Amino acid sequence: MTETGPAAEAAFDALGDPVRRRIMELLGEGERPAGAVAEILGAHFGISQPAVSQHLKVLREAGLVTVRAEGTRRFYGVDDDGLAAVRLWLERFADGFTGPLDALETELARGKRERRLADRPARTRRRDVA
Amino acid sequence: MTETGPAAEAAFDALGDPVRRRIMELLGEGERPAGAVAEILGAHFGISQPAVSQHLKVLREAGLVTVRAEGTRRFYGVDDDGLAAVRLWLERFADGFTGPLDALETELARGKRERRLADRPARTRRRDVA
DNA sequence: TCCTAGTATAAGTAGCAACTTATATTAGGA
DNA sequence: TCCTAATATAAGTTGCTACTTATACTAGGA
Repeated sequence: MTETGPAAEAAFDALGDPVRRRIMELLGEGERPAGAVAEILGAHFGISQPAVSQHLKVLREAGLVTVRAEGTRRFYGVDDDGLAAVRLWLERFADGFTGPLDALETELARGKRERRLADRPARTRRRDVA
Repeated sequence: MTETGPAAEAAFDALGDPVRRRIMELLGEGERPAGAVAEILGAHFGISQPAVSQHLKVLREAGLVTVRAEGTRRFYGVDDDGLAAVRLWLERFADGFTGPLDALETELARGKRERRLADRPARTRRRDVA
């Protein structure tokens, strides 16, 4: 039912920016407070603290990072949910993959196939964008 | 000091656009001539043939699609190389990953800061920085 | 050869997103 | 309480990029 969906869209949109990818790489090494991220990224890309804060917001809303408050500090870390959405999207290109429904159905018992095909529209995928 | 990939950078940049993601999804179903892609994407997003052609160019240069000429037609298909670069980038977030990139970023976090701060113009576009 | 189909490139424009500086918020210490 | 540190938000600016229309290329058929 997760039609490889909105989560992957948001995640790819967010990861389309090199600064945000850098932030993800950094957080991949471990949790860090926003200030440390700003300092490192600022040094690397020459951007300000607000700029980094705005990037962190985008990553947050894309489900790619988590935040944990501690005093006035906010510790950011990688959120596996967003990354999982990306991996799921990539799976469609794996060998033998023919469509989102097929992938779902393969995981389910084969007997349930007809029933599912009967009570839902044939091509759910097409509704991505207007 | 090589990043996990310039290839991954280009691929993520390319996949940051929803139209190009849709093209990838379409090609994931099988090879198609540029005209068919343009027709389907045009119907879906309301964009012109040149627009789609430009998107295909970006995907090509990112190593995400392959082209095969046949007469005046050009058949596009998914290129696994670009996708592999994306998967490789994602692997760093797998449990217990420690790779070559970690070293680079650790160094960045430490000493290189002052030097970069010193010779960087105030209003630099972040894309000129490596 | 000329014409047409299929596709790519040229050139120009508009909108958005990634910045900027300035300020608001919030938690904790003196 | 006031001050400071840490971070987020506000408001404004600018350059990139995704579009547009027009045109150039290229292969094959009449």
